[in-house]
Amino acid sequence: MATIKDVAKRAGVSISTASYALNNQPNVHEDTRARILKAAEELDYYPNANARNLKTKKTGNVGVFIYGFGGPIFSDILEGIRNQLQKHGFNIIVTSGKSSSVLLKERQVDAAIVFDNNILDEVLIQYAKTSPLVVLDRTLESDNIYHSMIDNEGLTYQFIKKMIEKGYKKFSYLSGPKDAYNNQERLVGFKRALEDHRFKMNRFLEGDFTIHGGHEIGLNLNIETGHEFIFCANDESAIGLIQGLNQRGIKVPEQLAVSGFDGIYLSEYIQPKLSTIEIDHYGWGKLIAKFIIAKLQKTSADNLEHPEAKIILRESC
Amino acid sequence: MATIKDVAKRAGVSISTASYALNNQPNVHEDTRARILKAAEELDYYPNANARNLKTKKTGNVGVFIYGFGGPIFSDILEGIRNQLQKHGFNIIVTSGKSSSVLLKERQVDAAIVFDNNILDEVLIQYAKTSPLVVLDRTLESDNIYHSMIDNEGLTYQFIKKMIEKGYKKFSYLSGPKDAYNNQERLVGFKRALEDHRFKMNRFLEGDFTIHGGHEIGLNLNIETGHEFIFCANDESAIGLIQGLNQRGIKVPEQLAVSGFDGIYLSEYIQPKLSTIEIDHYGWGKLIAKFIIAKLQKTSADNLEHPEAKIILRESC
DNA sequence: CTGAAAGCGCTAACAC
DNA sequence: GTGTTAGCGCTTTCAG
Repeated sequence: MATIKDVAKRAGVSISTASYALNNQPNVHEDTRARILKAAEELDYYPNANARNLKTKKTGNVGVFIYGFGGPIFSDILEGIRNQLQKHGFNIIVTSGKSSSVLLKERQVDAAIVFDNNILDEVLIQYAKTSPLVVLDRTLESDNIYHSMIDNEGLTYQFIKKMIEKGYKKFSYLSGPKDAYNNQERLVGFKRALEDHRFKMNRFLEGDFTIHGGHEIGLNLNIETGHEFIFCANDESAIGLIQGLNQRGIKVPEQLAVSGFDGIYLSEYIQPKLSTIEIDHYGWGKLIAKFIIAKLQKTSADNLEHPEAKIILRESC
Repeated sequence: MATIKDVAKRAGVSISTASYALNNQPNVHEDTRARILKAAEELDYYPNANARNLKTKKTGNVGVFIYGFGGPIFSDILEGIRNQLQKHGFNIIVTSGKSSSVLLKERQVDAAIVFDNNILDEVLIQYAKTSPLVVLDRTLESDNIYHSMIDNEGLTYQFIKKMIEKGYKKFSYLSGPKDAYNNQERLVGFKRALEDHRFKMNRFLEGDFTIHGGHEIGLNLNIETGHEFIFCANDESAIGLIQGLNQRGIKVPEQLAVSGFDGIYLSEYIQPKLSTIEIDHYGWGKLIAKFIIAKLQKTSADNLEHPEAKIILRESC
């Protein structure tokens, strides 16, 4: 690998001049610059990131730490983040599992976005001592730690309210994993809406946010009399539920009404089309990235807001 | 941020001794080691990755470069890779878009796995001059570049052969993007199987690998007489196609038979259940990671093989 | 406009 | 077992 030293030698200049030229600094004679650039080209020179980072204490990388690579919502958020970072010359680095804590501790990224329960609070707090951090999956009060979360509670409340107005009388909840932040908040909104309107929860179905989990339930659920509405804590479980119901010939929404949460791509392509609370995940990613870039560039950052969301009534309820 | 110097001072030893202790080297008195570790703990010391990497010329990171964060198959491959790398203490770094070329050029990863058409051959060749590289989406002959690809052609051939045996007479192809490697090879296998059995392609439908694309076609396709079978170049387009057909009340497979490719999770949850060629994506990821680890550790690496695959006949054909 | 030189934090000979 | 020191490749004062 050619180093800056090789380039300097080949161009017949000192290392520092080579560095200036390579970094587009002014104060280098155009002829000199041209010679240096040519030498670099010929040698296939590319700066060593470690040396640069060591010196400048910056990496140009922004890390996104997620609990798994699967799932339709991450992909949209990630694309939004990527798109925005790219515009401003930052690299996006996505990782998961043990690597996350390592990269965080080693500060291989200048800023971090976290959506992974498994990363310890202390790792985050430690990281935030020097670099900005946005968390999407927990509340963690500390300097330099910022939050951006879906208004799970409020949106669910609004949705349930609409369903009450629509005339449903029996309200059930198909949950996600108990420890999932999103699930917990959605449940709170659900309960509060019922209470405020003098209803009580009909039944609580334990799910896991997956199509598979919803499907199992759909296959085995006993259908009650009275028009029941099941609020699913996310789209995937709702989709699974509907598929299970379909297989048994149970009509949605006539015999049982269903809704989801997230507004994933697939929700439009099932039958009946899923009613849901659509989150603008791509826009959310951009929002977060914008905020981070502002922090990194020390321009005054706006406040981080909720991602945009809207209630989409289609066919399933 | 505390440096090794701070730790050494606090423990009352020299920098090198601190380094030895921190890196679990032998030849350090247990008492000394304990003192150093304690000092490190108290100072929240964590080694500076850039300094270490600069010196050792290693990063401990393996990069995966993909063309987009979406899609059900990447998530499985990535999980497989992550799982395997994690076992051996390597970090996984996933990125996409412009960042990919940057990380590659700056050698921020010790090895790379590439599934992104947009990355230029020359960038890869340059990278492979010093580090092992596995490509999943192109053939590129060069030292230190290894390939692992789905046996698209052979598997498609086998599948079509089965369908011929089953008695179908009209064979159509719903394609992916024209420039997608996977699509091209599958088409070759499809055509070859027909030729070998004296059939010709009934019609060629232009798709794009998405549910949406398939759905549009399903909504508008004119249904021909004679029992037609449509081989879709991937599951997502097959799923979209079926949903479109369902909406029009066209019976699959009775009026039109359909199959997919990939064996994604969703394929089991639609109606009718999708027949497909199932690729073990998770296992594929592990396979690739294993190979890379062997290369990195200079243990003799086995050859990289095709991922495992099997034909799954369910209900759609 | 260009060069000399210090030093980022760490590892690893090499001495003792 | 422990300390001294060179140096990885780069940026950035500071001189000239």
